[in-house]
Amino acid sequence: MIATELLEKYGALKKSFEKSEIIFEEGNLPTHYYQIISGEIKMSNYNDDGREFIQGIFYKGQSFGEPPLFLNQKYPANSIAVEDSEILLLPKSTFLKLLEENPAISIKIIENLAQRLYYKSVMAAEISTHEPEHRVLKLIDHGIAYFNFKKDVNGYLINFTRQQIGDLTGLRVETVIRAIKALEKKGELKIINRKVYR
Amino acid sequence: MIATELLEKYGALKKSFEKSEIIFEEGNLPTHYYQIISGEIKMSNYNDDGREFIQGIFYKGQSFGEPPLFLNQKYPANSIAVEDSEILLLPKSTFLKLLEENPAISIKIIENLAQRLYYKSVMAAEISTHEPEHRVLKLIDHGIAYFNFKKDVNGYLINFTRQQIGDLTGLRVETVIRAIKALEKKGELKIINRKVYR
DNA sequence: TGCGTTTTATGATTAAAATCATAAAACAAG
DNA sequence: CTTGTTTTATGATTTTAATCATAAAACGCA
Repeated sequence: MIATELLEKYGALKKSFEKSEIIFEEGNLPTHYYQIISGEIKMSNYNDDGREFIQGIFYKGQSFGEPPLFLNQKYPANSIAVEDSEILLLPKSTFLKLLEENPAISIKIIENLAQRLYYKSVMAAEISTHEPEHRVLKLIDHGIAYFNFKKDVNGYLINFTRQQIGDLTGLRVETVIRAIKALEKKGELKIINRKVYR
Repeated sequence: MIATELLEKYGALKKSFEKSEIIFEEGNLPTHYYQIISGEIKMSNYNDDGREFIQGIFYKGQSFGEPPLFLNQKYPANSIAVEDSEILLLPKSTFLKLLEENPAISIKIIENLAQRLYYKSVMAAEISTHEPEHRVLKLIDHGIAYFNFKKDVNGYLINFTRQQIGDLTGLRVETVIRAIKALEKKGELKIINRKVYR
């Protein structure tokens, strides 16, 4: 995350996106650096039958879509507002100038990319070699550490729908629902009026 | 890739690893920056039944294992020499000093991490939502662009074993063998005495 | 050059998750 | 409040890739 003031000093502009509005699409070339002021953004792919795979979900203060910006490659996924959101946009050329002139920011970017690579490594291994219950639990535990799950008396509230968990783990809703039930029976998590706690 | 001279200026040491020798293990804390002088390294995970998932394969000039180094996190995977290899090792603290004192290197690191994140994004979507043939072909096409596949009269020689393709795509050998046969029948690739060309 | 290991190969069977069908509960919007 | 949509839920069935079994070809190396 880059300080808002610094981004604005370089001319970043705030833009509002309504729920379900597309921010950029797979196959397009990147033009801006994006940093969320408020709201929630998801990046995802759709296969030929319309089945979705969610690459990641991003919240306030987080940036997204940088890799293709650094590589001059097309976006490998779509990005869409999950709820009404405000985003700071900085054109590519100015963003690169900002980086050059502020070396400390580079370290921030590196740490951020490293974090995302770490998540992808863990989840890739999960999706490839583990059963549904294991995958779901791993995603939940990662979420507790890195998504903004809130803790209350029942534990951490996992504020993802079963469908989202499925799209993040490569499983179908029904499989996720069954896995969560099984995990509850094993005492790994709690279901309190349909909400999942851990 | 960081220039060898620069790494050596900061005290990097060359170390040899024999085929099958472990470089670092999952769960350990990172201590060094690693850059390959010669040979081939793979990073992979093993699940409880010993099933492998290959995170990536790295060759001459490439670095590996940086993300946990920047995050002070444990390695999420093992790294092992696929063949006899020589690697330059630079201790973490010196490496961070090198970065601070050479801002241009940060950009290189960013581009490298961005590239790897890009690969992981593409493969994650593949593994989650596509059939075996599609996955195998995607991996092969990525390999042509980013691994060191050589082109000859028959096309690009895909110098991965069926097992490796399976471990990179989350498929079993038999499934890979059948997928490759089917892809040959469809004319997507060639099999010339057991070797795959595209 | 012989022998153990790895790689490719193929057919039969099984298991696991996807798919299909259906519905109740909860939520959101007018 | 009512109504349409989303989310959670469950049971039955199907499909697909994994598993199991077996073997030939190729390779590595002593």
